[in-house]
Amino acid sequence: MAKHDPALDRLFHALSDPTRRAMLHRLAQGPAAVSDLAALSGFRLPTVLRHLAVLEEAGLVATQKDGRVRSCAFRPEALRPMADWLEEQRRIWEARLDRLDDYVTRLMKERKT
Amino acid sequence: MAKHDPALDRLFHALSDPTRRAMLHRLAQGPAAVSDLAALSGFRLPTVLRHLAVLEEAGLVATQKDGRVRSCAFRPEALRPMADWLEEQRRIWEARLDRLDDYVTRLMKERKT
DNA sequence: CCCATACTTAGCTAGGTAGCTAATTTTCCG
DNA sequence: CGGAAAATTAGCTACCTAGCTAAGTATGGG
Repeated sequence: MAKHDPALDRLFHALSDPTRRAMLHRLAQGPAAVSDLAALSGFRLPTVLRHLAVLEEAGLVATQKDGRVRSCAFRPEALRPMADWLEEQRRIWEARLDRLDDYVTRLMKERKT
Repeated sequence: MAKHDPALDRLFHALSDPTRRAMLHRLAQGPAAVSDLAALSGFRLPTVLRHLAVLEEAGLVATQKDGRVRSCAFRPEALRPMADWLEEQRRIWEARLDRLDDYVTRLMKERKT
């Protein structure tokens, strides 16, 4: 049917959860530790860690350990494939509108003859 | 933590599956019947019907029955909330960059004194 | 050294999802 | 009418996911 793009799968999947979107929302304002995210979300650490892993697999977040604490940072460039996909849909849709337009134009010309 | 937006959940979830994205890709070029989508995807009708239901719940597709056949059409305006979300992330991120810029500027001024 | 902090890992439960086959329903056509 | 075509529904299996608790590891401060 079409070329499977696993990166896009992971990206959309990561964003389909409100907790993960809220975490991203927070991280877009600056880095935070895992427990900061846990406190904000009201979930336990293991749960938050799982969500973080999903965000990391999608490339949306990068983390690193400084001593005991793991610092998490937003990676905005990871959203690019989504913006590109959106743009492609728009392109296809508009091409279709153009064809429709041509079709209607042709119909009207024929009607005139 | 944050206001849960179920519409956005459904939208991203619907798009997280390659089969559903391929179906959308097809529908963006014009309406199609359920069996057309099945033929294209290589999946059985019940499976395709399930994917269609997910797309409909997300508002991405509208369907209607003409006699025996159900016609499916793409609804591009359903992508708007996603574009808005993307834009909001960008806004937050850039505000953060501005604050960083201010901070660095302040640091440099202090160094001069 | 000791202990509190900050994760991390293991493992559980409840509930969801994607694919299928088989059986039913609805509509078109000869 | 009678059968083929196009959906639809019911119900199955095999994962997968989100939340949790409990126990383990590693690091910083006194």
